Amino acid sequence: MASTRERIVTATAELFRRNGYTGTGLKQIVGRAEAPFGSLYHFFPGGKKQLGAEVIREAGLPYAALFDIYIASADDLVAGIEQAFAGAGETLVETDYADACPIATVALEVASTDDGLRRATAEVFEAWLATGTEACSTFGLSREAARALAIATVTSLEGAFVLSRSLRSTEPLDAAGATVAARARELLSTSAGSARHPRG
Amino acid sequence: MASTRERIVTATAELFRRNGYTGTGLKQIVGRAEAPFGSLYHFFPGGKKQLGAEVIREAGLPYAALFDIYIASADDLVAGIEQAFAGAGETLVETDYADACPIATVALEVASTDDGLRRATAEVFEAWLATGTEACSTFGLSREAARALAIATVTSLEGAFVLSRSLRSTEPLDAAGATVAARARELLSTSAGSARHPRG
DNA sequence: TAAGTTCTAGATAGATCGCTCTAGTGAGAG
DNA sequence: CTCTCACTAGAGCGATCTATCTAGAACTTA
Repeated sequence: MASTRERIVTATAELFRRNGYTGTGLKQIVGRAEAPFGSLYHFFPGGKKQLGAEVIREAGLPYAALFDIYIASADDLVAGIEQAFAGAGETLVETDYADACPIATVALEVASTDDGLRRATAEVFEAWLATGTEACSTFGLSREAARALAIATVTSLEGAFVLSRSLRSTEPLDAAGATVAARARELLSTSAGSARHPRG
Repeated sequence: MASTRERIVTATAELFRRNGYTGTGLKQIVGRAEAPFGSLYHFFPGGKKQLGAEVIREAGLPYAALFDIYIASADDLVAGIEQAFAGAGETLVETDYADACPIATVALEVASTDDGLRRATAEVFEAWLATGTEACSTFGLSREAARALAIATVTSLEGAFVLSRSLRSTEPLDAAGATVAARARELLSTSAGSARHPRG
């Protein structure tokens, strides 16, 4: 069994993802984590805010690896993007439209209400964009084009999650994937650099 | 002064937009609306859920008109899309990154927790997509292409709002606008139909 | 005027919120 | 063995949550 601290973080991340920050209670967290209430304030003396900030970072940062899995290691940039959106759609359906972005709900909740938590979400998004820019720039795109495409990928995924979860349909995710793919083709065609994988 | 019911709806919409559903208390609502607590349950006997559902619809549906303003009445589809994203960015900056989508935060909060409220958000998004599809199809796009572009517009806006509010920057909104514009050009170029505005 | 309806007004209930507090447990160090 | 300290355990605090309740004001209609 994982350590108490780990169980608290994991349980909080799961509850934040589904119920958001204000929708998640501390009693609910320790209940799901099977942890004593006192342990929560032992590990997170700053209370809910400290726990929230650490969960945002610990749950969010690992998702940057998806850029490596889907984009950086793909033979074709456009195909990699399409597979990323398809994979997101599969996860969404498998979890009954519950597990999408780990921090999006919290990010919107705290954007105008708590600057400390907002900064935590901003750090995660910036980390994703940095990894995404790196992944995209290996295909011969300029730094600016790679960052633009990374932003397009993340924003389209986030927005598609909003609509797909609300409509309970992967149609928004499909349309968003096609849109980012179009942008990738456009940026590749105007790129002066050579594609990394013109032929394996 | 607006009617008590109207003041309650307006105040709730403003609070939902910034603080979300669970982050908004009924006392807070009647306080801002300058309405007696009893009136809230007089007009909304179903309590917070009924109020929430009606606010989602009443606050969300009018935004469909933005498709008419920015897209349907534009001379050029791509330019209209770019102006829509630029306008969203201006609003965001003017309101200190607070006023973005009126229902996005609530939509994510309730997607997996309350099916009645989820359906209310789904109705609003579908209404937007219907208006958006109508607006895009006047430029000679097929029904499928017009709907794909409408979805791309809404999802990109929603996702860009998430990142822009978190990062406190319009960069995501700019990149998202360029992405949807690229998709519009692609769909227009492969469209068999004739553009509505090839020349005034 | 009288009766009836709509809306205002807010006290209050019962549950839950984040958080603090004290007490106890258990493993490793000296 | 004893001391120490990290951790467990949960009762309970004041505040706030949604919701209910009664009472009265204001307006409409007979």
